[in-house]
Amino acid sequence: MKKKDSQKYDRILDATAELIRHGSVSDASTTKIAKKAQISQSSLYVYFKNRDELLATLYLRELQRLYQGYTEADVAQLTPAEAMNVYTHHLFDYGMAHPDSMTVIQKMKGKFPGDAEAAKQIQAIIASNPAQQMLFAGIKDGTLRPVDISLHRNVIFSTIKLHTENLLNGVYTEKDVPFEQVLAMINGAIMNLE
Amino acid sequence: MKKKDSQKYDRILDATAELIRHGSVSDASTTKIAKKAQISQSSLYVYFKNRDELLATLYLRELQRLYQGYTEADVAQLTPAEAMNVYTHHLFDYGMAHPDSMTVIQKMKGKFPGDAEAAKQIQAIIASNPAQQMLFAGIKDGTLRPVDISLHRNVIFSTIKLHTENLLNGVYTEKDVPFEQVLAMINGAIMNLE
Amino acid sequence: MKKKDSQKYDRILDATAELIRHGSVSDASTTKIAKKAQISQSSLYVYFKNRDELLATLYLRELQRLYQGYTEADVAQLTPAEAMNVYTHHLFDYGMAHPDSMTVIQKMKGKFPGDAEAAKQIQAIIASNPAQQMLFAGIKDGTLRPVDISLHRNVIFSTIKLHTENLLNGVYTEKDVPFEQVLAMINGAIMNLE
Amino acid sequence: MKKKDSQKYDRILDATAELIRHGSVSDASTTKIAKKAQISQSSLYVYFKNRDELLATLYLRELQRLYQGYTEADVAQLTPAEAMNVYTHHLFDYGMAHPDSMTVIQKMKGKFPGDAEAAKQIQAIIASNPAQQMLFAGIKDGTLRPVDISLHRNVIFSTIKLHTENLLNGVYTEKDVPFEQVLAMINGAIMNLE
DNA sequence: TATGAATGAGCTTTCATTCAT
DNA sequence: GATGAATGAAAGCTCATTCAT
Repeated sequence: MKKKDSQKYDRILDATAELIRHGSVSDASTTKIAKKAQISQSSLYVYFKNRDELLATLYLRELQRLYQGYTEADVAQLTPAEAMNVYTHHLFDYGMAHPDSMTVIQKMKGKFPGDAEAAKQIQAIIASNPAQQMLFAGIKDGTLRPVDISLHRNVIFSTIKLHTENLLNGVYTEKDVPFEQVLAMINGAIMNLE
Repeated sequence: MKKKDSQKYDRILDATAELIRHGSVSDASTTKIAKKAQISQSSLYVYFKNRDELLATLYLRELQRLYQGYTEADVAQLTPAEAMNVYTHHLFDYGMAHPDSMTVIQKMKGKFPGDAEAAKQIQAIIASNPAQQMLFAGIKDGTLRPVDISLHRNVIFSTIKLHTENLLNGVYTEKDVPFEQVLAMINGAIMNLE
Repeated sequence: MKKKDSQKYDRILDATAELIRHGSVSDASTTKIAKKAQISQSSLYVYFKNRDELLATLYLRELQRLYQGYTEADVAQLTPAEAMNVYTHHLFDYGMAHPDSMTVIQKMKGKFPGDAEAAKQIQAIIASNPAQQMLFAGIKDGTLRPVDISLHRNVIFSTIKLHTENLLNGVYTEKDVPFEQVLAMINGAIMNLE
Repeated sequence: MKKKDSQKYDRILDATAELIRHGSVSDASTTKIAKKAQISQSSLYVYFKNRDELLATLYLRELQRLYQGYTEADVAQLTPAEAMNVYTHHLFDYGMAHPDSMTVIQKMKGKFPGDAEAAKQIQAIIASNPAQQMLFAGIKDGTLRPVDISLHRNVIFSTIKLHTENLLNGVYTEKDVPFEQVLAMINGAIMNLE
């Protein structure tokens, strides 16, 4: 179950991500994954215990990748408000570069309710994200609106996700809807202007 | 296709909605729907041409229900900004009363790309929603931020959806996060304060 | 089960024949027959006990139609050899005029092995065909080859059937393959030139 | 699709052939085939992409078997007329030895109109049959009747098919209807005696 | 490590038929 | 006479998973 051939391991996850992006999670059947990864169906079970584990692994990988470029170092000296701006910017760059990843994260949100092990790991990763701490801090010091952080997170993520998707699908161009406008929209939502 | 026993017809749609709510769209298999509706599987095809038509019908029903309580009469005299507030309020009330419905709408958004007939009807219903016109009007008169309306719609819908869900799941109470705060958040996002 | 509304009765049989012609016998499902006959599926059972009876009835109807234009009167004065020529000619004319009918007869030959009642009626109809007697007579008087009459019948029917089909499908024209050539072919097969 | 267990592969095709023989092509359902081949239904799809491919494979196998014993070497030195006699004889021997095969070929003739790949292979096999060339040659040199070769082929195949069937079913014995008589019948049909 | 073979369970859909109205 | 409603059975097919090699 380990990554002897980590190239193949990644190919499986990549294939799965692509299938999810162009369909739904249930479109990522072991049959299709194997075909796309150019591997036999039964070989999937060399790398993953079962399909659920594969999906959970993918979700964790994408979450980690998303947060990878945004470490505590980046925001150590910033106010919560400034930090959130940096985070939003990072999310935008990431979304433009890895649309698959954001789609996968959005489509898999809320799966794995039965998988305690996965749920624990997911919590850990999210908690390790400095943006999470910044949200708490911002609410405490009154710079962010006093609502549950899930609402903050949702506005930021879903707005950036939709915006990047629109840009990549040619719904509009960056000239039509500049990032600054979107950032202002998000800030309007989360900032507490008293 | 028939309407004699409209009670059974509705039972099928209700069963489908419930299955989607507690899982994904693909969890609503004809087998499970029939079982939950206490009907034989083949009887589904007395009421619907096929599974896709059933799903499209459900989606249209929920969309219509959502918009039903929010007609042009309600907003005829209001400014776009006021109208959006009324709309947000309506969405909140509806979400609290019919959590299944909002979940279904969210999970089915973007399905039916191949079904031209369904797509047309969906477009018609969405277009008939006065909120749609208000968004365009608000952007034009400068009271709403000059971004694509899909971004406005997303902020409103996804925020209210998450908020009602949180309330109903006991994540927090209305005292912890009063509606006014959420409304302020949404307004902060969509309003153009110059 | 009787023919009160004989117009509808015929429409059912016609629809069935058409379906069989453009497919196989099993393509004539009650569902499709009913749709094509513009009748409800359950109404089929007003006219026929079940699908098998419907099919048997159709087969009998087509057999009867085929033999209808060829009565004893036509051949009373002829030698067996002359009578067979008249019969072949009749078959050709019938095939050109009613391609559905011949196709149905060919495709349904050999069905109804379990249906004793149908088998008896089929036998009776075939036996009543003067061509049948002519074949026996011709073999007895030595003008036809001394082989089982099923072989004679097969050569005549299958050749004419294929020829008419070829003509109607534009595989070739009557100028390319004149009827006289085909008649000569059949006669070459069945006639005993000593 | 695999050939490891070619015994099972053949068993599937044999089961299919038997079902077709005792019924129609549509009686060869995957359910029945699997049961007769003593295999699970889903296992069929290990060996064949789908039912159509299975049927096409069977048809090709039977065609090839039929022509296998009749190669160019057999007829290289013969006149078209002699060659056709050899072919007819071969067909008779084959029909007596493999009645299933001839039945399958007859019942499947004209299927696969939609399957371009299958159609191409079928054409290739038929074209490779020396009898085909002999028919063309015989018509050209005037020894065979100047009609479309489909008519020649039909007389030969359908007559031999029916004759072998009759013999095997005990309708008559070879003493009653000697092969020479049947051969004479076929020759009378196809030969051009000026 | 890798996979071909195999399968039970499930999928969507169509079938022939019955029955109450 | 006519049909809408209903259904068990069967159709073709894909699924996730196991196992021997």
